[in-house]
This record gives sequence, structure tokens and C-alpha cells, in this order.
Amino acid sequence: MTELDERKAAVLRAIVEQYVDTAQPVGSQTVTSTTGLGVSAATVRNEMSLLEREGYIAQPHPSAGRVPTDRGYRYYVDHLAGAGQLPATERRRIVEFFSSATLAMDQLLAQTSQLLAGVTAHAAVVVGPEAQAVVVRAANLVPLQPRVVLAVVVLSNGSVEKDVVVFDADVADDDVAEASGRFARQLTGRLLADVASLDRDDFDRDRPGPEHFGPEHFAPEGGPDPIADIVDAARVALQTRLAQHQSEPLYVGGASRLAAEHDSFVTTNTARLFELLEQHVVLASLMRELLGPGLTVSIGSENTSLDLRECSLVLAPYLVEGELAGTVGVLGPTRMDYRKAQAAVSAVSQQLGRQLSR
Amino acid sequence: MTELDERKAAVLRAIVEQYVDTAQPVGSQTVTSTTGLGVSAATVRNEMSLLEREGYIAQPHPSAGRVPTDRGYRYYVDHLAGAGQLPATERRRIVEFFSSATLAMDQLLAQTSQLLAGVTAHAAVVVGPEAQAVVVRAANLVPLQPRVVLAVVVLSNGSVEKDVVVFDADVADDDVAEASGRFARQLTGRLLADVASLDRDDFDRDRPGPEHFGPEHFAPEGGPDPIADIVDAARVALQTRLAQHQSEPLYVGGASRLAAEHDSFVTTNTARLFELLEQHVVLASLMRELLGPGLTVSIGSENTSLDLRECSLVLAPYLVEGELAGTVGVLGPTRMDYRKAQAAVSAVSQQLGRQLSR
DNA sequence: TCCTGGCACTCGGTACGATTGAGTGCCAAC
DNA sequence: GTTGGCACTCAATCGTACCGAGTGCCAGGA
Repeated sequence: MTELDERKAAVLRAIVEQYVDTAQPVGSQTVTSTTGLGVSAATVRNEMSLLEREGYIAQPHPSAGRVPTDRGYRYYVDHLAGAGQLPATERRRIVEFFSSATLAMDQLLAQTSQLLAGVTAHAAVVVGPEAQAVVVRAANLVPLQPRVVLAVVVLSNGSVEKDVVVFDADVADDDVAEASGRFARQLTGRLLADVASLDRDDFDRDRPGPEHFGPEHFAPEGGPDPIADIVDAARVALQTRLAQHQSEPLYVGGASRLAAEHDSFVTTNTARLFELLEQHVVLASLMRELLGPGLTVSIGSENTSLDLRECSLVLAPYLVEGELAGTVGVLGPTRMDYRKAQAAVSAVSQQLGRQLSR
Repeated sequence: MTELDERKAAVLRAIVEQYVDTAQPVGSQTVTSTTGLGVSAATVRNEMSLLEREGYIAQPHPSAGRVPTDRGYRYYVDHLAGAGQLPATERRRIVEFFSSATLAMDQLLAQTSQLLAGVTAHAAVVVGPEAQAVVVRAANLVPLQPRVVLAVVVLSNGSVEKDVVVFDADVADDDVAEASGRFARQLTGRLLADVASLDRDDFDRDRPGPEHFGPEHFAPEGGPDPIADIVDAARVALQTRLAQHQSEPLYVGGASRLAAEHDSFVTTNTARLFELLEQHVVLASLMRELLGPGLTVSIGSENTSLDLRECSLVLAPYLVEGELAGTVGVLGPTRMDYRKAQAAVSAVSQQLGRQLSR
């Protein structure tokens, strides 16, 4: 759309910022008194009238002040918000968090989402890097009970995945130990993406003999091999779990902030929002859809999801070693301090990328 | 308190059940029409007047019907609710869940909390067994990056704990492998409770030499031993994490239901409730305080926490092999279907105990 | 003694009208 | 192009009236 002239922009900015601050419709008087532009309320009224005609602001009812529309917020974000600076305390809070964090990927991301929620006072979402490039660093089978074995896999991103395998009959600890060795040799060093898609034959063909460790006893004849059965059962169990791990590692922090914002959400159902936050798949696809190269802001009705039509999302990707790795974002009401949200999201995404590039 | 006579009890029961159903104050007419007792509304009014005088019911305003007080709910729960039966579909849902569940402890408990939330349509809480008796089944050190090692411990309850250890200088993979063996020998088979409290000397004294596996190279002289340093660093890192694991394994399911119930929570702040649910320590101590040998119901103002003064908790312990192991519970508004909640909590606690006793 | 129908009373909720005040739109004057 | 002034609109507030649900009480009956 065409650009607004300077004074209209100033008026719009005043309305947005005032409304974000007070949650009350803003009248022409308020605009003249809070902004320095040397014109009277009547002039402002004329400008407001035009702004309304062009859809940047609206009146909740005919004799009230003006409220920004989604389009008004959009213009504000695109042209007026500028690059906000975080207050020093919060900037420090972010830096300190990352400088003291020595965590595995999953824990780091979970805590990052809470950090971002704390700084912005909104709900925060962090999507982890695609686990395609992740490599299996260690694999183990651990007997828990006579018929129960735990398959454990350590990944190069510091995550640990596990799954319980239950057998019909007791399995000897020795068998498990041997199976564990074979299991480790099968998986260690492999790409997660490969592991998820391979089946028994692939492993047998790829690694026909013992390599790393001492000699191993393969079942000599083609008959049933209890050890192989254990290994297979464990692998199958883990494959489904690893497939999940691969898909959408998503962390939500500070969801309870949504409840605090409830007053403004008269129309939409807060409960629906909470459900949405619990459905990681939906949320992740929604974020993937929105994500652009830099800071992305999606405002109210710009969101495809009806439940989000009174919410805004502020998203940014983060880069690990120059590669687009994941997303951090903030979810709040459209009446949100976009400058601060953008500054926080931007700072956190940069720091997180830097941290993960180490 | 003294028992209520039969008719008063019937009136109270009718008021409670009607109010739980409709959320509207109940008048004498409604009571006579919904209950089978063959008396007129006037008589019911007299009874209600007495019930009010004794504090079982109250009027929101002078010309409205009656609403149960916390004391009224209390009497209802103690004398009138009886042992409710779950509808068949929901009973089956619970049984099926447990019969098909083959999960590690932590996953099982998390899913159980969601099951209970689903059945009761309230938020649900599950506290896991004290991890005192848990034994370390396997331990490993896995190199992730030149200076980063992941310490992983598998516990007999199927949980996996891990922590990142960062070193000042690079450590060779071979050193890590050797340290991993020593680390495993130090921890495997030990009680979690012991591991958390021991220090380096204890291990050295207890296990002076190689036992299970082939010969191992101890640093011969008393000088600095890089392997031992790695092992120590890993153990210290894990100890703090294991201490947490030991304390309060708590799972909350269906927290979003609280938002759906918001309409009734006019006075109290929903956001505070969400925060409470996120503070596992507070919640766990609160539940420990309340827990009795059987089903426990804590109603509104009976709760010490102010944030819960419009909520009720229905709790039950579950037994594993005859021993009190943990707690399951439901958190909802005082205006809750106590029969159903009690039946669900009771069923889930039994099934969970049975499952864990296997 | 206990129950019941009747009746007066109370009070929340709704509808209606008047009033107030914030805010606008428009216009004439600068 | 800007401004002050003025009429207009309409939400919010208040007071009044009314309705109806519900109660408390009382006198009469079982």
C-alpha cells in the first residue's frame, strides 16, 4: 500500500502505542497531548478520519476513540516500530542465560522458551533444529526386568531417546549384553535420518562382521537367532520414537501468560488457545508456513487459524553455522508491544544460534 | 458434626447435584420436582432454612436459590456421594490404556495424568514413586564434541538421566571411553539414593580394582589422573540432576481444562492457578500434606493455598507391591462432580498400582 | 407435632428513559 | 491547510418501574 505521510504516520504511531499501553480507545485529545506535533485536536481528527477510511484504525462504537486494526498494526510494524532496543536489564538477562548455559539441546531449547516468555511476558515457542543431520553417538540395551529391556540411544545433539521393549519370554542378561553390543554397532555413527528408514536387512548387509570390538558370535546357521530378535525388536521400537524426534522438537514456555491476557480475549476462547499450544504438530506447521528469512510478524487476521485471529506471532529463525536451524517466537494478543517483542525475539534467536554454533 | 436427618440429607444431595449440573442456584421448587420425596416446596424451604443456618448451603443473594457451601460439599462427599461407578466406556478406556501401556516410568506417569484429565475433564496430577529404591542399571559417558561429554545414566525404573559436562580443554575420545568404563563400574548397581550422596573417596575406597571387565589402567602414581577427572566431573554433574530426579517426579495433564472452567472462577485469578501448576515443588508439597491412606478430598477453603480456595482436589495414593508409592489426583472447581472424580481417581490409582507392580 | 397452602416480602434481572460526557464530523473563519 | 466552534452520536451511568423467582412466616389441617 501507499505510504502514509509523516503526520498520519505520527498519529497512527501514537494511537498504536497509546492503545498498547492503556487498552483504551484513543481519542484525538489524547493524541495531541501525548505527541509533540504542534497541531490541534481538530486536525488530528481529520487525519484520523482518513486513517479510518483507509482501514488503519477503527472505532469500537461511533462515539469512542480509535483502535488500531490489524492493518494498522501491520503498518506500525513495517514502518514505524523501527529496531527497538531491549532495556539493559533484560538484554543482560538473555546474555547471562546463554553464557552460563551448558545444556543438551532439548534442555537448552526448553529453557530458552521460558526465558523468552519471561522477558516478553507472553507465551514463547522454540522449534529445534531438524534432526536430519543428527548422528547416533551411542546405543545400548539395558535389562530392566526379566522380560523388559530398555533401548537407549544417545544422539550427537545431546538428546537421549529410549523405549521400553517387552518380550513374551524371559531374556537372559547375557543375551541382552550381547545384543546390546550388536545394537550399538548397528546404530552408532549412523545418521538419524538413515536409522529411521532402515530395516533388518540393511544392517546385515552393511555391516556383515565385527568391526570395532572383539570377536562376536553370530548365530552360525540361518535358524532363529535370539540375539538378533532382541536387536530387531529394540530397533523397531526405537525407530518409531526416533521418527518423532526427527519431526518436530517444539517447546512452549509461559503458556500461562495467555490466561493473564484473557481480559482482552473476549471473543475467542482461551481454552482453545491452550489446546492449540498443546498440539505441537499444528503449531509447528503453522510456524513453518509463516517463517521467512528474518523477523516475521503475523498479526491477528493474518493468521490462518481462527483461534489466532486475536493473537499475533513474532517469529525469527536462528542460524547454526550459517544454516537455518530453527525458530523462536512469541505468541501474544494483537495488542502487544511489538517493538519489545521483536527486540527480544531477535536477541534470543541470535544468541541461541551463536550458542548452538559453538 | 452431627449427622443430618434423612430428609435434610436428601435435600442437600439434590442441591449439590443440581448445582453441579446447572451452575445455577437451586430453589425449593427445583428440589421438589427433581427428587422423589413426597413433600411440598414449603417443607423443603423449611429444611433449606435449617441447612443454611447450619452452614451447609448459602444464598448468593437474598432472593436466589441455594448454593452448596464448602461444608455442604464436604458433607456430600463424606455421607452422600457413596461409591460412584464410572460409566462403562470410561472404565474401559482406563483399563485399555493400562493393558496396552508398555512404557518407562516417566512416560507412563505423564500419559496417566493425561488419561485422568481426559476422563474427568479436569486437570490431573500424578506424583511418581519416590526414587529411593531405584538402582542405576547402566552408566555411560559419550563424547559429543571435543570438549563436551554427555553423562548418561539408566535407572531401573526406566528413566534416563543425562547431563552435559564441559571441559576446559579437549579430551580424547579414547580417554572418554576409558572414563566411561570406570564411570559405569562406579555407578552401576548402586542405589540412586547412595549415588547422590557419595563423593570421590567413597568410590575409590569401595571399588579399588577392576572387577567386571578386562584389566584397566589406573594412573599408577598419585599425580593428576585425567581419566579420574573426567569421571569425577561427570559424576558431580549427574549428582545434582539425580537429586532432582529423586525429589518430586510430578506430571500435570490437561491443565488447559482450568481455562475452560474459568467462568466459575470469577474471584480467583486463573493465571495464578496456572503458575501453581507449573511450580511442581509447591504442588507436590501441598499434595503430600493432604495425602491420607485412601481417597482424600480437599474442598475449597480447606485448602491452605489461597489460590485454591475455589478449587477442590481429589487425591488417592497408589500402591506398588503393597507399598505406598505415589499419588494421583484431580484438580477442579469446587463445583465438581465428586462422584465421578472419586471413581476415576480411584480406578486410575488402582490400575496404575497394579501396572507398576508387574 | 408435623406438613401444607397461601401470602407478603425481598431482591436480582430486565426494560425504559433521562442524563452525562467523550469523541466525532462538519463548517465557517483565519 | 489549519483551527475553533458547534451540533450530533452513542456508550455508560443512574433512577424508576416491573416482573418473577424464591423465601419466610403463618394459620389451618392431618
